[in-house]
Amino acid sequence: MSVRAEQKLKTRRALMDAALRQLSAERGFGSLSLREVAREAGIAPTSFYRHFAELDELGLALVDEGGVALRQLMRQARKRIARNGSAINTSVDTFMEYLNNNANLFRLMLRERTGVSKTFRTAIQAEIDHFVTELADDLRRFAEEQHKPLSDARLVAEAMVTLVFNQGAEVLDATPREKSELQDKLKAELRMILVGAQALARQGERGFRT
Amino acid sequence: MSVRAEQKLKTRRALMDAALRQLSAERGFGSLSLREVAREAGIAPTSFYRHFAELDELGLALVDEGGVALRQLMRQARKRIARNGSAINTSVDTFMEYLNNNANLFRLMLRERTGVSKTFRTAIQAEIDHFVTELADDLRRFAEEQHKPLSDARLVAEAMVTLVFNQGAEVLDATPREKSELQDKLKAELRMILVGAQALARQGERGFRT
DNA sequence: TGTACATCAGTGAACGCGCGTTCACTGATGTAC
DNA sequence: TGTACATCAGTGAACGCGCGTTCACTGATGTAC
Repeated sequence: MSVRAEQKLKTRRALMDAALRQLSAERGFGSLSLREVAREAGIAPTSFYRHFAELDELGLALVDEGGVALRQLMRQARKRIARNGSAINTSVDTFMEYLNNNANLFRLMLRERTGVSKTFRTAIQAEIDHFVTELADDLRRFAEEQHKPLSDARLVAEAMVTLVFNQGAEVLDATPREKSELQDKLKAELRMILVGAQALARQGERGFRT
Repeated sequence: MSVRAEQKLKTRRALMDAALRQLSAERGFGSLSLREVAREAGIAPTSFYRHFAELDELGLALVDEGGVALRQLMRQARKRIARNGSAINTSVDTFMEYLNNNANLFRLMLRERTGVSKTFRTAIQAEIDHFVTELADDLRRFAEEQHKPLSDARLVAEAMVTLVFNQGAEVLDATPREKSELQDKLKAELRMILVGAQALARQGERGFRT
């Protein structure tokens, strides 16, 4: 790659990192300004336009990175579950690890998921849907392996992801002590859903409810 | 009350209604401006300060109203459950009814719950905590009445409220068709949690898990 | 009831500020020959 | 390899805009006597 192209990529990265650095509990993406991000990245405001047509475009590039992180997280969790078993514990632990290592990236995803910009909501929803689909597949596979059938794996996956993401948002700004409490709470909640879905599947079999 | 005081209350109401009117899927509270709200309410920007020290103060007044709506909702749901039974169905239906009748008020609560302002998050969290506590009480009472013990009613209540509020956020901008799908999905998810918590309580009794 | 004064919700002009965006530019890097 | 030209990432000045907030004011309503 040419020197010029390399330098351009570097500046682009600097812009994205500058934006991430400014995201925190108190600052959402919506409150960032183009001038501020450029300043933080060490370039003139006008240079921003050499890289993105507007601030939202930078935001969507970050959402893409968030999607990549989610997929990595899932691969990592699967690998560990294959080794350790204990699907719920391992998954939650892995999730928390990712959360802490990519705090501001997840903050963006978790917050803008219900945020103000349609573009963002749609982009993030797409990443999450993909995640839910994969989780549902895994749940079906586990159910089969363990001979514990599950009623409506997709629904179970959606409920689980909703809980995980909501607790995730809380974990981001919690003290270590609170973090481990939230982690235990989350595991207990996921277990309830799983056990409930198994119980409903058994009832369904016996014809109590359809 | 004096004429002057009455007029003042009216203007205050006009300001709050003006703010509510501007909230929508595309506009969060954070993107409102004092001047805009005053304009919409039909007063000069400077007059705003006769009623609130800053825009956030108006927002918190709206959150208070949201809290009142939540408590009304809960009373209404209890009354209907006493008449109809079917706690989950009735509760979800009642929630949806409130959601549709107070769309922008709930939008504020649902969005700012995870939003950018600490003050808002705290205020809304307090309302939701109160809601969770009441729900947990109800769950314990039902469990007793029906002789179906429940493991950790508070946790169950939290998980339920998380799911209800998240789906609620989606319902706000859904078509009628999507609304009724979301409603069914939500009921199924709540049932999973309830059944799961009952199953876990039985396992606990028998000493399989503690 | 009438009068003189106090209160205070609402006003319009004015301020300084940071914003997004445009524009013509510069000078290092890249390319064609 | 050397030369002449093209590309293009980054720049600084300038713009108009809506914002929040201040200030001294007005005039209707309230109050004391």
